[in-house]
Amino acid sequence: MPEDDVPDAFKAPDTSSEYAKRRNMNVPEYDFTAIEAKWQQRWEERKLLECDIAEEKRPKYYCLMMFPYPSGTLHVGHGRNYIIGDALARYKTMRGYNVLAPMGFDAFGLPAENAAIKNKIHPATWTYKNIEILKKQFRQWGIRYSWDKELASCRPDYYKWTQWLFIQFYKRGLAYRKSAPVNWCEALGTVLANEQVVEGRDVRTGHPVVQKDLEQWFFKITEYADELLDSLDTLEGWPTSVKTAQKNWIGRSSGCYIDFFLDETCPNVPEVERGEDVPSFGVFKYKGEHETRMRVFTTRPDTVFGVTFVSIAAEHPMLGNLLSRVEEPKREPVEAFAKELREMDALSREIGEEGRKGIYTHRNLINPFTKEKVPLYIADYALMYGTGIVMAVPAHDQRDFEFARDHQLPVKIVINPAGEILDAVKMKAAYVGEGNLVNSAEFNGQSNRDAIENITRACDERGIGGKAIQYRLRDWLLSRQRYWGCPIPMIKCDKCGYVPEKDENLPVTLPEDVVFTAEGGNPLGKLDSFTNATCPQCDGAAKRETDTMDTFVDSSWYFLRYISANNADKVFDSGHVGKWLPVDQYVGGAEHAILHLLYARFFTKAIRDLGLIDFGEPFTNLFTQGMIQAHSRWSHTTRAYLEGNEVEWRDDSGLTAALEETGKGKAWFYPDVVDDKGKPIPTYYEPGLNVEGGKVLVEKSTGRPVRVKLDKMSKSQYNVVSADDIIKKYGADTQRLYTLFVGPPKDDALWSDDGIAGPHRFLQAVWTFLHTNAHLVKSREFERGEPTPGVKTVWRKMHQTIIKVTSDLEGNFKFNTAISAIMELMNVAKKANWTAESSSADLYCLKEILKTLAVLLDPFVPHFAEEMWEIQGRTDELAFHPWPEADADAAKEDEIEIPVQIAGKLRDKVVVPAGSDSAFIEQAARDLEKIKSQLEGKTVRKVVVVPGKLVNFVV
RNA sequence: GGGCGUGUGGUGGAAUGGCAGACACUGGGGACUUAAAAUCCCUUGGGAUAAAUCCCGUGCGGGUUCGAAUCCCGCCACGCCCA
Repeated sequence: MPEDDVPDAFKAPDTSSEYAKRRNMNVPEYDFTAIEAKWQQRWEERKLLECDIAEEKRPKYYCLMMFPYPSGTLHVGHGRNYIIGDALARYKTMRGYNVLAPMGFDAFGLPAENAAIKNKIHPATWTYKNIEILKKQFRQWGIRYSWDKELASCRPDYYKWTQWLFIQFYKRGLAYRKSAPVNWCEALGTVLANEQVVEGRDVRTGHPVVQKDLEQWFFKITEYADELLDSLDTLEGWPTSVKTAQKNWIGRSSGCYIDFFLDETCPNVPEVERGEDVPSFGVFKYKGEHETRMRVFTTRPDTVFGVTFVSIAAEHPMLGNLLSRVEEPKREPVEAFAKELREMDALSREIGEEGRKGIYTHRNLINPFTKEKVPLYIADYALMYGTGIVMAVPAHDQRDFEFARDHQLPVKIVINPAGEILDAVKMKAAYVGEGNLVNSAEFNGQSNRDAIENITRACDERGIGGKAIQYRLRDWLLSRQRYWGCPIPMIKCDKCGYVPEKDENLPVTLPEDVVFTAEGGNPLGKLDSFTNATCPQCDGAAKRETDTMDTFVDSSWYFLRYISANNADKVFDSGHVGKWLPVDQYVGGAEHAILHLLYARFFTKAIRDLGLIDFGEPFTNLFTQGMIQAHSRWSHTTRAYLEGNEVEWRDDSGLTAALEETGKGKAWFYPDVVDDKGKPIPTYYEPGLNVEGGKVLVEKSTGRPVRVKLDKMSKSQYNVVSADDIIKKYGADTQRLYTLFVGPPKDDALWSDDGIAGPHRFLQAVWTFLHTNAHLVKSREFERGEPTPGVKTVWRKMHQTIIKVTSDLEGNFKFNTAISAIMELMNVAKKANWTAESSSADLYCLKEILKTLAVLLDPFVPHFAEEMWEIQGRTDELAFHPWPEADADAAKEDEIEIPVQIAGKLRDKVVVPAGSDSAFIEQAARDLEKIKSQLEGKTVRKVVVVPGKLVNFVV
């Protein structure tokens, strides 16, 4: 029906022109640029944001955000961490806490050094410049920090204490040197920690990494392995995902050592006394003994009678010794194979997609229980965990089973499941379940659980091993052959060995007159003025350590230093730290779930054991926010990310016709777009990503459709949205609001340039509401009374909103729903009408509503809220204004609508007074015409009434 | 292979045992405007119907319950971490 034919009475009331009129009534433009600049300046002048740590009046709240690496300009994705933290800090201040929210810079690291090589800028210059850029950005976002406590890990007044802590750790044996196979990256000219190497490459740059033996500095984090694991259970305020990740990383497994004997002795085997620690690689002989022992670690000692071979890791340090007794030409292929395995990455080695690889070493071992001789193999899946030697039981371990199958080795069953007898010939997979022992001499008939205990004890009694606990966690390799890091404060003297620098000579400062070259290597080593030193012990000539520390060391204790950031005499003031720590809330990225958080926990425990603090866990509550993502464009042709100007939306022009059907949907194929194995790579047809409204996103240079996918916002993927651009267009408050509104903060979220319009319109609506109404109540007082029905609706909604917002903020960071609630309040409020003739009671409500809006909005959009405050003529400090308390009675609805179901299906709704009892509600529901007619002729078996929730007639 | 997480309209999401889709984006219609932008109003899960209404619908299959997006079991897909 054409619009004109609808009778007037049926048309929705048109209020739009009235709104337009009201808008024209003295509503100035929302000039966010001016407003934000004004408040940023005022906050600074009033030093509102500095925290007095000595204050005793209010309870303390330490709100910590992970400090950033200053690498350049920030994009909207970076903002999330800081905006979440700032909203929390402002909220807690209004709740009456003395909030400490400090900020600093994790300022040592490779990018500065790379920039120095590339652009001939000193790393310090580059870093300090970037710090200024970041500080300006924080200011623009309206994020307040207690800048009087600022720190940067690259400043001598900070790293002096990093060095001091290193020396204390050294004195307690927690820092030591050892030669170890390390991850050497030739391109970077440095070693890397295990956790910085993924699939044989540097995590950050992708440069290849090889194994190499070098003497390096380590922290003995393994000494705290048990405590780091066990005290995870006390961290109730941490996400379980992070705790599980740390648990797996530490990887404690309880099992048994069993010594196998080499059939012929092995040259240069370490000799140990009984009771002494045996070498960690498990090859040794006891003093006076002739036989060489090879110690395996197993979690399944119950299967020891089923061992049909033993495997050894290709990188096992004793492999060469073992093979030296093997004669050519047998030896050469074994060594070649081991070399090949060592160069493979761990991933493909262990998965064994193309069958289990291995080779017989021509050496054999004697099983101490069966006295049988079993062959020793180098196997792909044997890695340097445990002792690097594994007893293989094909019948009861899947990887051993696969290896045995591929190398025609016997399968010997030693455990049968209850009521069943396994047949080694017919087995298709290893049996790894529970059962009873067979073929196991005196242990026959025992359940395998008992056998684990009993065989472990037998090993101990017979002096061939015993109970053992293994960890996956290794000691923390902290040496880096780099300039831009904290110098390790040690001096090597020919007479005295390694000696710590004297306290009064700290910090060992980084010299500034260094030359950076593209060759890599550590420039410190080439500088005699740095390396030449005096031995602190004997005053003789000595050499200074030129390695610097892993930057994770700097970030392992910064949260302690904030408390005493300007203290030149001490690492920190134990009294103040005792009062302010542990951190009440730590906010940061989930990517730090393991390394940073594990190291910081280790440092805290080690510093506690130095007697400086009395707590062992630094962060009571941890919140890990998700990443901000954006669409990136990928070309399968050039195998590279594309910039925005390299692609365009094109009309179909035959592209759709070229689509081919695949198992996973339609896709485009091109003859030259193939992977390493020559397999064609599809570019999928994905509406909403690379197809939109009949257009296809193509690469300009080839005209081929591109792949569009969701990625972490990052410069290298050309999908960043500049924070400056957004601030210019919408203002920082809108950016803050959108960042908090876009979704649950713990989840990843998609940045959308369209989506930001919503929060901006909301602020416009509040602005209009404020300007059309504030003059009615400014500088006037009103009597509280019974408001008119229209105003009462808003009044009630306001109290409901306070309840909702408060519980969302007290709960798990539910900023998105808290903001939705305030939007709902606005949607209700702008439908009500106030004039100069309104009753005192109505104007009282209006005044409270305007005030409450400003207070509720302050954590999210602080500049905007301050401006609202000022326009209302309020002069007290909004930042410290108490958070509103809801009036539970005012929030109550008079009448509520209750759904009425028949057999669980919604049939009608009934309106009853709030607080009605079950009987009343049931009767009201029965009285509904619709329900009456539908219940007719049916037997009501049961009626479920949940007061205030629903009625369900079961028929 | 293991661990953790996720799966709801065209989109981001809401509802954690009780009315699925709050709030917002996009789309559609309209007001204001010489016009555009901005602003404001209405509408917007799918299907059937002239309409009141009715049916379907939270990745898939089962289960528990008066009642399941939500709890349990099994599967599938995706993401992250570990191997």
